[in-house]
Amino acid sequence: MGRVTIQQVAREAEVSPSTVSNYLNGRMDRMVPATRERIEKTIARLGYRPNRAARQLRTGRTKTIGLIVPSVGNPFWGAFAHELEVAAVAVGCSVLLCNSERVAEREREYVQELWDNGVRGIVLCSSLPSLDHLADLVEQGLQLVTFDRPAQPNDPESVVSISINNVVGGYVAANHLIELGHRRLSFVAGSLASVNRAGRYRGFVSALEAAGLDVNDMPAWSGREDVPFGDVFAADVGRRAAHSLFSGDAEPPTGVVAINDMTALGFCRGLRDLGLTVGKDVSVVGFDDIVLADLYDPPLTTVRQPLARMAKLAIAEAVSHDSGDPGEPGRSVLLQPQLIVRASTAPPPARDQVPALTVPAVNPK
Amino acid sequence: MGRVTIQQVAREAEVSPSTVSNYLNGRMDRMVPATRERIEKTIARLGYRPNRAARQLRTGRTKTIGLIVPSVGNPFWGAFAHELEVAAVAVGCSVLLCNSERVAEREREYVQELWDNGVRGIVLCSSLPSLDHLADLVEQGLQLVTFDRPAQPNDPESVVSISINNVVGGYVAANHLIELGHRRLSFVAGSLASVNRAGRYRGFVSALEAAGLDVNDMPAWSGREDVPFGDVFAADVGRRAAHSLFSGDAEPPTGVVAINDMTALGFCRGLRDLGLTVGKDVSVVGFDDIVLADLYDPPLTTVRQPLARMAKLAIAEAVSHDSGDPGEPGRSVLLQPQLIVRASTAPPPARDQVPALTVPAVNPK
DNA sequence: CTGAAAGCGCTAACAC
DNA sequence: GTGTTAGCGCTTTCAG
Repeated sequence: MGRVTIQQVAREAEVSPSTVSNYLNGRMDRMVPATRERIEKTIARLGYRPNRAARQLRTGRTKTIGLIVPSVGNPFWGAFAHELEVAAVAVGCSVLLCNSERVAEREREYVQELWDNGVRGIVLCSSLPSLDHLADLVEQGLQLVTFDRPAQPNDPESVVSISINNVVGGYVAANHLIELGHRRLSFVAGSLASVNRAGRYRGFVSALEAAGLDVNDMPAWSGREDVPFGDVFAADVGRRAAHSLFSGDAEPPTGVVAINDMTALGFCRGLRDLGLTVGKDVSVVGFDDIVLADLYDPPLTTVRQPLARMAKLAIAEAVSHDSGDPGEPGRSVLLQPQLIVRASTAPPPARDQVPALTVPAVNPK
Repeated sequence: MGRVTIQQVAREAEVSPSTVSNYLNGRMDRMVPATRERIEKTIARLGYRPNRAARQLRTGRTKTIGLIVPSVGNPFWGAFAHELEVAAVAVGCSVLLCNSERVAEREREYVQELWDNGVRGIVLCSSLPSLDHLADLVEQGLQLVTFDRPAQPNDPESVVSISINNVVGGYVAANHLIELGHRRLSFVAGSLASVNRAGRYRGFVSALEAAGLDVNDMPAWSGREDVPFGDVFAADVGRRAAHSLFSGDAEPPTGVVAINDMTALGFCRGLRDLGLTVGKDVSVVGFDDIVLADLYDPPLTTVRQPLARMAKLAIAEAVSHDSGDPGEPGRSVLLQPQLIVRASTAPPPARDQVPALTVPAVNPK
């Protein structure tokens, strides 16, 4: 029951604890091969494993990376958590996972707790506009990597951001619908109170503008702000939006861009509740390309995020100051999203057809 | 940058470190209110936070619970991880998450690592038939809670299991199809090399037997064993199974029970590839009731696991030996699954109709 | 090349 | 009620 300590190993191998320590830390040049071999054998025989707490207490360092996501219950975050863990293992780290539910207070609490646990690098999937509530920790040496939230002007110096260009994402989604001939488009999202969400919306608006359309003429969903800001509810948001947009007096949209795939899937479900057919009566574009997007009926057209690559980058940044590499601080890595066209989008129904229109191939500012 | 220590707090508050320690550990009866208040204020003023590593090194205890799932990329495990985290927070713990990919070696490695990290309780979602590879850790005091894997005869004494009755689950799924009039049923799964999967299959078989059907007469999918045993591939398994079952010479089933919802969804996708309609040409029952089951088109009939309740029970067991409560060891908590009927199941197509048959309302042994 | 010794920050006896 | 003290297991100078 009593665990093996470095002292016991030292005694059994007839060396001093410090030599064993040197062995453990790869300083092989400080001992003759014979000693090394003796230590190796003893460790194996006793089944010795170093005590993390003691090591951490002594060095202040850990091989653990913190990950804070809104909720792993959401398949997108689940997939990201998985990719991040794979990337972490590849560099010899483990991952401590927390669900913030997008509540600033919980987020702050978890960052603190991770910090107390000796975690030096945290990947934060928060998208809250401000990082003020974490500034003091960052000052104390916390390496913060924000995911899916481009760097903001007031962010602390050393914060690194990994995200896709959400503006481009919103743009290509809307533009795809416009190219198919849609002219009445809606953007469906719960709250827009996050940096990435706002970006997607801006891209949506620019695409409309580029096609000479005015976002104010578009059918809008008024219930947007009533909805709780949590990913568990994302599907529900979509479903309610569908009900609301297609049962009022106003003319409903023929094409819809949803803030993410879960919302898009909920929206499709809502359309079905009303007897409408996705990809025929209404076109729907999602965002993220979760596994289920391709499985759905109809398979969902969506904007893909290169998750595995993003996870690898995030880990590299999170451990960067361990490897002595200071890195230029304040970087914001912006990857390109990719439109994946599937069957949930098609030209609008005949009565809504408009003469083909050449959309200028501009990018959003 | 230098963090505040208990010594500094003691000095500033003009008490001894041990008094501060007593305060931190809730032993308020050992100091006069005035002292207590002084300590309280000093801690707040200095922003002191106890160092976890030091505390752990001293006490050997942690407030961290380990969770090992096959893959959080799978929505079912994502949802469970989320529920478990909620339950852990409720008792003041945090969760360290690992993805085993159902590889025994990785599982063993992670359990070791968690143990090294001072984690005393681990919730293991493994379903590997044997726990031998962990026996020594358990002997050393590791509190192991297996989830979705009923206790097996050779398990170490103190292991507690939380799971649904998978045999009943498989039974009600198959029985539902039989009651609808189906007589050609298939069971679709990747590998069956896990306790819970085998249980579901046994339930499926008993339901057939209870209805006077022979499982050997049923259309079977031969590719079963070729498929990698990982949840990422679950949907793919389903899709391939559909292609295989419905394009061979043998007469295909009219009703299918899938090992889980992801596989069921993949199966539905495969049917669609072949131009078949789920809930009309073929009935499909899933397992788990992930969020997407209800969102799908058609909404999926499935067997629900009471996740939140299971998570709470798992946490209670994982921390049980902390609270001094030894608990009776070797327990196996078996909850009842619940059949959720939706639109993916219906009576078989006319040409496959059989005269109504009264199914005896027996339970599987 | 190897060993002795001094803590990292905290807790828990045991004195006072 | 409060303070003194001795480590928890490890790393890391600094001597030999």
